[in-house]
Amino acid sequence: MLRISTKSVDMDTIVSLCKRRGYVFPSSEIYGGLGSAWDYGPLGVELKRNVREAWWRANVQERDDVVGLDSAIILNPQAWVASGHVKGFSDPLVECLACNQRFRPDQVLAGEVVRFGTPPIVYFTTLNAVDYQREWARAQLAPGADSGTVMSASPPPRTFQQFDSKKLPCPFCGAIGQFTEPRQFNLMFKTFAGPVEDAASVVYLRPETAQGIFLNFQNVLTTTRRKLPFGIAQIGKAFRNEITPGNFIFRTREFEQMEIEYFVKPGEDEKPFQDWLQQRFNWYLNLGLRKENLRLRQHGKDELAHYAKDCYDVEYLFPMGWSELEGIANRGDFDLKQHSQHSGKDLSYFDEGTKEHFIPCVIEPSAGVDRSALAFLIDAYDEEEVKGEKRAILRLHPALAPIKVAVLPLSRNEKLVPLGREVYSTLRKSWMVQYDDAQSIGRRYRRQDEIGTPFAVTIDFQSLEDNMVTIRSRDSMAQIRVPIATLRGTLGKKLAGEAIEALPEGGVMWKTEEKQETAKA
RNA sequence: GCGGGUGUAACUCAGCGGUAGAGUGUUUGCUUCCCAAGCAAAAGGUCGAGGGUUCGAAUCCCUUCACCCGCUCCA
Repeated sequence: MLRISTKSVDMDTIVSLCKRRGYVFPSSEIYGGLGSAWDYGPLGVELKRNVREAWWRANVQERDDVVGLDSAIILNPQAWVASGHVKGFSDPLVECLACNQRFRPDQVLAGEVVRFGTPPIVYFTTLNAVDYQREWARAQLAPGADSGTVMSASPPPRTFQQFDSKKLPCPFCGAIGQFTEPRQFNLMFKTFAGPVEDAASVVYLRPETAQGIFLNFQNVLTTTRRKLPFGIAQIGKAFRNEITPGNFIFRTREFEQMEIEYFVKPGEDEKPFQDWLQQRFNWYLNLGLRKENLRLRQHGKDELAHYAKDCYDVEYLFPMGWSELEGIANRGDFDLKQHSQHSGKDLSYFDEGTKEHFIPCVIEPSAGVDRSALAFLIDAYDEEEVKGEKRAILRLHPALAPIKVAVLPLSRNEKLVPLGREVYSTLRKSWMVQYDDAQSIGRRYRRQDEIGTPFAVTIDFQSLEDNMVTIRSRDSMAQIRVPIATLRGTLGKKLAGEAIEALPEGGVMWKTEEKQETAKA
């Protein structure tokens, strides 16, 4: 794809364009808005639909080892107890009153923090559970040995100390005794199922779509007769009471996820994990994100959840810096094990070959629809100089562009309109197409450039005589002239990536400059 | 939640005690009109909201809401 300039764009430019052209509106705007909520307009809804479809196509339709699912947003609350979200998806935070910085107590203390009750009393220990286990195991080995097998039961319980806000120094400004008491932030939206608002009817809006997949593991297994390895894919809304939402649609409290849980036999996780990393990274590249704006970053040990074996983020260079589009985690057998324990149901897999039962391990590529859409918009945005005027273009991949083709009669002349309408109604059967006959042709090209429409079909007076129309490329502004009979097929090829210069039977190059000079002479 | 900043037309902004403005965009008409064209016209604002001071408030004061930047978290 042709790239004339590669200058970066700031978020305000994108927000403004989105509002002005109907991609994204501030939610509840006539009531003064609602923090961090955004509505997708006529173009935005198409873009998101295209992102979802591209994802579904690559991860479900074109694979024979992944099937889809659409689980409920509201699950049995026990699901969130088992997943750890009820306890763990909340963070006690302390704030330094001297410098107004906020910390998690474990960052102040460099250890693991456990909290109880509301308000929470925070306890900490200098070692987290995994390190503790490891340290303990090492202590059991013969003196001087680096490795070996420890034949013993579990280590003794760790000792915890209570967090004391009055004695600890602030890691940022060093002030002592300036911390607030730990405050609980529960990131799950809580509501009530049924008309009575009591404790027994509390339910949560899902903070991720993944758990709905784990809950249906056995259902999918038995109904589809799948064998490991296989995956379940799901797209849907999720809700998190983020402490700090922001950066436009990057972090919102209501957002949409595209998640896969890929189940593998324990010990056979490494290759599929590496495969998923590559495939997910390439998915973004194939849809047009520039390579220099995309990277794969491995999580440090301190970033990993205690059960996770490995995790990479696909990151994009947003205006506010490198930020996560997707997390791909090698999660071990934690999830199914948790649900098996809490539900009392057997979630193991029976391997016909080896005649053994085991809990499958899970690889989880988890992407954000809204974030992807934002990255595609930002990466596609371009400005160039055309005859001293600024041309703003969204160089969106044709698969993502909300409108594929614009039909533009040269003017609103009564002779041109019927043919324009006819072409429009024919093409609409294949794609999202826009018809526009208002104002000058140049202005309409620019309008389509700005919303990312890859091709414009122009009907002129000559079309009435020779039954040919021009196709104009958004990226190069080059034009060809083709018989109307071949229009649909030709556009199909162009949208699939064929060069604009490739001509169908009876087609010709259309030379704007010569024509203009002729007209002037 | 805390600190700092900003709210005026669809967008970008000016005005900062005395009749609400500009550019862009949008709409309509005319022109056989191919790259933000020309000419003519029009629509569009309870100046974020509420209260106060004042003869008079977009402008000064208070409150509130939203947004932006930072801190934490994450798709």
